[in-house]
Amino acid sequence: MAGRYWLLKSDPQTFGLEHLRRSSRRTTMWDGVRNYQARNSLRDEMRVGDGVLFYHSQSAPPAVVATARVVRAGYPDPTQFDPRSPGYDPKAERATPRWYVVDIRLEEELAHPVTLPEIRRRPELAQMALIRRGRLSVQPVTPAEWKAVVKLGRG
DNA sequence: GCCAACGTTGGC
DNA sequence: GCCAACGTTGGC
Repeated sequence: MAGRYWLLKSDPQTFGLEHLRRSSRRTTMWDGVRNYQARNSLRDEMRVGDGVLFYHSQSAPPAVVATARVVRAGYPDPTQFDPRSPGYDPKAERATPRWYVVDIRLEEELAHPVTLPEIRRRPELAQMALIRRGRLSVQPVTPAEWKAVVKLGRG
């Protein structure tokens, strides 16, 4: 089956492209997601090899800045069990983890970040979950949307 | 910093 | 199960 595509949002002040670039093997554990719909995607749907659009939220302007690859499929988010972590969830049990992560590896930094205003403006992108669904930090992307965003980003 | 949209919590 | 109160996300 063909790989699927996703968009992952991140506030660059917390973890942005620069952090990902500097990470060992340019790979990071995508932790801290605390929304059930996003959790379900991480746990049940994302597969090794899936494409990821890396999106900077809370920036001016918000934009897709890079592509990445899923290199490890869903596994329990260790931060939910760590009382010292901001991701700590006292209701999470090890036998029945509540929150999940995947690992992603940076693939291509886009020469021309694809901004939110541009995505809104393009008819072929205006139906993206990013526009329609508002806040959701892990969301599906169609193959056509992926292709169009990457093409714009390469300039 | 403001605030709209949305998700979660908890009283009933 | 409903829904008001509350907290968070995220664009501007």
